[in-house]
Amino acid sequence: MRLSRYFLPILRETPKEAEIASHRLMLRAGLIRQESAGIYAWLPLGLRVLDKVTAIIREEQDRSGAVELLMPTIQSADLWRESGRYEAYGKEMLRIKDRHDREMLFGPTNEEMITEVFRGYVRSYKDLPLNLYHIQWKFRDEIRPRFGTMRSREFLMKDAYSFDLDEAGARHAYNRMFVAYLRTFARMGLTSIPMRADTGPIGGNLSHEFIILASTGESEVHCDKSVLDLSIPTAETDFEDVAGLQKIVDAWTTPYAATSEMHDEAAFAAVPADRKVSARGIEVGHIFYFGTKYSEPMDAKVTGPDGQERPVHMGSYGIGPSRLVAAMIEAFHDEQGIVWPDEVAPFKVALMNLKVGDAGTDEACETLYRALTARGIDVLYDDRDERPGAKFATADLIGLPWQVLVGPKGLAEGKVELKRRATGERVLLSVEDAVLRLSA
RNA sequence: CGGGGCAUAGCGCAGUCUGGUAGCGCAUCUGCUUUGGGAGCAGAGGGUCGCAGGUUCGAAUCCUGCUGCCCCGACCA
Repeated sequence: MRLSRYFLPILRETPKEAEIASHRLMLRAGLIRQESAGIYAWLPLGLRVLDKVTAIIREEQDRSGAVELLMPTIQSADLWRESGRYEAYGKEMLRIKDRHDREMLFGPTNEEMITEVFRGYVRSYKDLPLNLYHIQWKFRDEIRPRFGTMRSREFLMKDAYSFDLDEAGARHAYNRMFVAYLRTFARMGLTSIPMRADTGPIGGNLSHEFIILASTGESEVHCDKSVLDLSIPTAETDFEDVAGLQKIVDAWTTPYAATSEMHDEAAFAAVPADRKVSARGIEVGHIFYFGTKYSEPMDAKVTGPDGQERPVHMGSYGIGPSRLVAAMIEAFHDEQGIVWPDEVAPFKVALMNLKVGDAGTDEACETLYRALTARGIDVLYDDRDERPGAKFATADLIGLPWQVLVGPKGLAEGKVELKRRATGERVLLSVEDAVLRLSA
């Protein structure tokens, strides 16, 4: 992509409403634009990051055995009356009426709807286990949205719903998601800690929040730091292996780790002092097992091997990609701007022509741009007629992992400069070697 | 929902107290010079001063009502 033809509205000054680093940088780097309180438009660069994040989430959901579908944002109030949540959910739910005065709502979550889909088709235990997920916009009319997309009213959510014949099956479904979540966040370069959590209005008795430690986090958390030394399950993990998955989950849930709502002072006191961590964290995922809470009132039943009909055991599993983008910036930024991990960077390379109009730099840049693009590498080519300083500042702000600096100074010796955004490390290479290095 | 604050050019702000017909920096456009860490000079464009009423010869400024946004708190898969 040529920057001169792209839409990258970066801001030189920080809008006054932005308090935390991620919000400030998302606005400055042209990732998002606020349209109302807690409601944001995703600009081209931000959308690319969001797409990278959801792509990783999809891969890991699919790997664990979940199946993607897509449900609507608008739901019928009647569906929510079946579960009893239409009255219970409160003002956080955006209630709307259509032209026929029918009561509708903008979905804050989809337990009711997925249960409705399930019961419409599934009759036998032979069709289980089943885990259906989608990635869809949600709306929760938060009392006070803040911190940009960290706590917005409209937000993107990956929500998965598992269906099993009994509790043992549901535990396995829960463990699948547990492991998938560990892998998902690790692939984004984040260290997530599963913590025993309150189940909130969704209900049930088994729940973990996946927390990223960050000083700007909204949750207060306590843990044994030995949890940080555990290794992430590999891509070869067998998700059908019930005992194997349970072993992984047991290992991760043995060290003390809890959010403030579930904090147990006595248990925490038993953790050796040098391993105690009390900090703030950002909740990026939350998994629940809630048994037959919805299947019972909504009549989602299957026939078991014994010929008996019984309500299915369910769980739900959420990740907030739009919040994750903000959380990643909290974790990966410096004075100059964002420092994207390779896996989620909107482009891999910032190609910078330091003297547009100079025959030598123009030609070298065109050669690099074509060669890298031909190799399937995402390149943002800064071909604007700007001074070098402005280009450096832009590149550092948007935080692409690699910068290729092409100027008369280097070309005099037949070299371009390759700079790693994260470390500031620079090497001089020929055009050909730069292409090879970036293709590796 | 309680408490506090803000609303003037794309962004950041001054002007409001003490009423006289709107200004600064950055950004944008044009020209010349410049070109390895957000350039310099010269010129130009851009505003229903959040909205609606009211007071006044005259309102960004005073009065009333409303709306939007931000911060603190409580709340929150």
